[in-house]
This record gives sequence, C-alpha cells and structure tokens, in this order.
Amino acid sequence: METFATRGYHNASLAEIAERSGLTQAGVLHHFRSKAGLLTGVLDLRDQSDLAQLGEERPRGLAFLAHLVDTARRNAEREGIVRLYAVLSAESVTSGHPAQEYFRARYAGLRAMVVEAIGEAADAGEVPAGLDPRAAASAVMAVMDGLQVQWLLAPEAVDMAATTDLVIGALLGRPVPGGG
Amino acid sequence: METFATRGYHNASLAEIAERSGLTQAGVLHHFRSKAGLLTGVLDLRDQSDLAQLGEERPRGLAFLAHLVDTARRNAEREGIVRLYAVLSAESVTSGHPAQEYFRARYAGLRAMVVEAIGEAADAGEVPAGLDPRAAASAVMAVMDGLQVQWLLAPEAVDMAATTDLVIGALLGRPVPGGG
DNA sequence: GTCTATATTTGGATAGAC
DNA sequence: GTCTATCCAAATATAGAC
Repeated sequence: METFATRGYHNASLAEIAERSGLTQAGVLHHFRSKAGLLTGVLDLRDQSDLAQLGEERPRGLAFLAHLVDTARRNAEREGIVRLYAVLSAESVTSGHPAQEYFRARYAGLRAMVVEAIGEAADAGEVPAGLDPRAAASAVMAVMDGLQVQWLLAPEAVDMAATTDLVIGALLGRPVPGGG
Repeated sequence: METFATRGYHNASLAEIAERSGLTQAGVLHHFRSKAGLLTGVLDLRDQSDLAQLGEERPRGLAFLAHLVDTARRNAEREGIVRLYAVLSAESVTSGHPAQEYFRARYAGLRAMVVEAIGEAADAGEVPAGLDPRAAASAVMAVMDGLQVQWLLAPEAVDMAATTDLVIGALLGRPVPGGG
C-alpha cells in the first residue's frame, strides 16, 4: 500500500515492495501472480475497512452525508490512504490500467449510495425541492476527491472536512455559518 | 501531450512520443534534455492557451465564476486536455515527480484568483455574508477536478458543466432551478 | 537537426533448488 | 514458502556520424 501510494502503480517496483516486505522480489511473486494482481489485492484488502464496506447498514439520509464529512476529517490523519486513492483513481483513467474497472465500479457504487441518501433526506423534507440527486451526489464525491489532491500538495492550504461540510451544507440549503 | 495524457508520465515512453512525432527517440532528446524536461515543456506550452493565461484581464466577480462553468462545458469537448491534467495533477503528488512544483504553483495561483473573484462578488453584495472565500475557492476547484476523473471513467454519468454550476450556485445562495 | 549505435539500468517474470 | 539465478524486454540517455 505504501509503495503504490508513494509511487503510483507504474513507478512502483516489485523490488521496493519486496524490500519493504522483508522478501525478495521472487518471494512477492510467489503470492501474487503479477504486479497487477498485487495491486488489485491491495485494493481489495483496503475495501474491507472503509466506505465501500458500509453496505446496507450505512447511516441513512443526512446522517450519511454527515458521515462523509467525518470521513474527510479522519482522512486528514491518514495521509497514506488518501495518497493511495488520489493517485490510483486518477492513474486508473489511463489506457490499460489494471485498476480501471475497480474504480469505475467504485464510483458507480458510491454514487448510487449518495443518491440514495439524498433521496432519503428529500423524503424527510430536508433537501431543496429542485435539487438533482445525481448531480449533487457527483458533486459531493468530486469535492472530496479534488480536495485530497490539493491537500496532498499543500496541507496547510486546505481543510478537507470543513470544505466538504461547506459544500454539502450549501447543496442542502443550509444557511452559511455566521452569515445571513 | 496525447501520450502523457493517455499513459501518464511514468508509463509514457520516449519511443512512443518519438514515433508519434515522426522522429527517433534520439531526435526527441535533441530538443529536450530529458523526459522530465519534455513534460515541463508540454505543461508550459499548454499554459499559454487556457485559464492560467487569464492573468489580469480575467473577468471579475461572478463573471469569473461563470467563466469556470464555461470552461467545464468546453472541457467536455476536449477529452485529451482533461485527461492530461487529471492524470498528471494526481500523479504529481508522488515522490520526486517532475511536475510537482508546477501543480503546487498552479493550484496556489488558481486558488488566489478564485478567492479574489469571490471577494469581488462579495463587495458587490452577491455572496452570502458568512461564506469563507478560501474554502469556497478550494471547493470550486475541487469539484471541477473531481468531476473530471468521474467523467473520464463514465462520461454518460456526469455532466461537468451542470454540476459545476450547481455547486457554485449553491455556494452563492442561488435558489435551486425549478425548486423552492 | 536527425540519425544509428550503444551504454547502462531497471523492470517483470520464470525455473528450479532447498 | 522462500530463495538464487537467469531471462528477456524495455527504459533513458549519450556518443558520434552525416
């Protein structure tokens, strides 16, 4: 994980991964049939410990959106994870990238969850009437992703949690804090 | 540009770039002292034809934010450019990446421009009183960047211009279209 | 300014011993 | 399950002819 996060997929070498694992390069390839297989293994492992694992027991409605802000807050303490996903998700759009299908599915699944949560909030009358749930869902996800890149390049210039909260609040028509 | 956009920096090869340029690999390196030099050359060239070139003659206040929406709209017709920046900006956060300083400066400059535009709009009374200009600026940039990755992976699932407009409008307190 | 030729390094992957 | 040894391909970069 750390090597893919720090180097990206293509610039990561099995030699470095092996060294950090206390193995030889051949030893690593005994457990994964290829470098691409290792990457998907890393991504599958990661999946077991975060958002995608929420599944059917996720918070509902506004609580889910609040959970996204919490995730952004926790992410500020987990630079490695943030870097891994920020680098690999963008790299995955290059031709023939082994994680392309993974991220396509991840975004589709995540978008569906956010759309559903917004729909739940709308049913409870907590969302402006004309809001397009799909556009809003894409927007929330995009803000979180985009903030990560900015934050990785200049951590002191960006507050991921506060900014995510600002956008979600604005989309929901929440009055600006301290403002009119 | 096309090769770096399609492959990313590390996975792009001078051989491919040379072939697409009608040169040999040595011929390419006659004009650029290294692969890294070629990348910065591409980025500098690109800069002459878009946002960063706006400089002091940019639109002011809300007109600048409207210009960002226009940029998102035009980007939907320029997949190559979108891919180039989406891939390289994220890749640039990896250690030792040759475009890291370029993107750090680009984001800082862009953020300053958006902050200024929001300040102008605020002076004109067109912005909610409590809005944090720096957070809002980061948010707008982040939305645009994040949407690009989603759009590259699933173009039919994302409307970059409409979603950018949605977020800007929400931050400015504009009523939702068709809504209450 | 472009080429051929080549140096040099590094990459992923495989075979087979232990 | 881990190793050594090796293969083969590809990479960037340089030297020097034309």
